[in-house]
Amino acid sequence: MKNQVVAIVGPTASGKSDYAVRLAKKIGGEIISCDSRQVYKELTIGTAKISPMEMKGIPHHCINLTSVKKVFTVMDFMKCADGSITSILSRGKVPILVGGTGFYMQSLLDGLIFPQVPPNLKLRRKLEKESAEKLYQILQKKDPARARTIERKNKRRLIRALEIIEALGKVPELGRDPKLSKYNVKYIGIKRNAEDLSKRIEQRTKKMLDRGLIRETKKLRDIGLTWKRIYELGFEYKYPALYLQKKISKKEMIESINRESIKYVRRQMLWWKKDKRIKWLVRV
RNA sequence: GCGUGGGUGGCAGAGUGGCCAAAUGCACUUGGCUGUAAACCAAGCGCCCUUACGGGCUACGGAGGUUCGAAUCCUCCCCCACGCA
Repeated sequence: MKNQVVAIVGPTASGKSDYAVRLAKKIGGEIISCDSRQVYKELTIGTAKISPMEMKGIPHHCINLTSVKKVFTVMDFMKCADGSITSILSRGKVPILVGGTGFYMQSLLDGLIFPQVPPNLKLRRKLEKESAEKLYQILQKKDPARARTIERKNKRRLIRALEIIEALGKVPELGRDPKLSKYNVKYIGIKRNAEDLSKRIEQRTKKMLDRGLIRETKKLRDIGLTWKRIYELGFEYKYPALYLQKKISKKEMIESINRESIKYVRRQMLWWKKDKRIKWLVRV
């Protein structure tokens, strides 16, 4: 089939990467990572980034694209992924998208239309100081339509909406462009039962620590990131960061990472739950 | 053994006569998300009935008591912490 691509989704620690490499070998594919953090060069251990060894010769795209000092967004991802797909197809190979960032995957494959307004850091900093209620009021006045659908207490969304308004006057209608979803996608979901998954998560956390997660976190601080920025890089960095500051014990750190992982799995599954296109494989 | 401070919902921790089924945080459950997405946000969270408004029952270490009314005051008891022996 023309423009055939495979998308492999599934929660963290389910064994997607592994599965993807095997599939790629079998069908002649190349892998595109759909992960919001593996794009950062400095994040390796905490993002469970696949190692060159584990790639087994299969090219992996959209990894190590930028530095944590910069902010990477969905748009950047879409650019990378779209370009990669095109080039993979042109070589007669099958693009295999793998990743846990459902939002990235959906944006790309369903062709979400984003208002063409890049982040405006100065404006964001200014709006950051206001309360959510205040921001909501402003939004309501400037763009009642968007105000109706937005999460009214979510400052991050409110700020983005106002940022768009600052540039365009109002938030354009949000939606999908069928022309942008130009691929024939086969969706495969990798699932595992709860006990199995939580066991794997614990092992994985342990492995991250053995490999030097704390050192990696420390390095982020050393190159000048604020603690706040480190926290936002995900709980695999947040809790080690708290540990480095002596705010929590090692034990608390480990427990927190495990707990947050499970919570994250829940959010991920929630994201895919309604998507009937996914064929779920339950692995043991 | 004397002294002082304490025992509150899964945990931490407010409350010190009515506005308390009990603040807040965490955990837990459910859900949301259009340029930071492993981020960010929301709702629920003693039990029972009710679509809802609402109502009923049981609860703040235990047992009694004072009061119209107690998690809050009094008495005794049981535990815990620190202090003095």
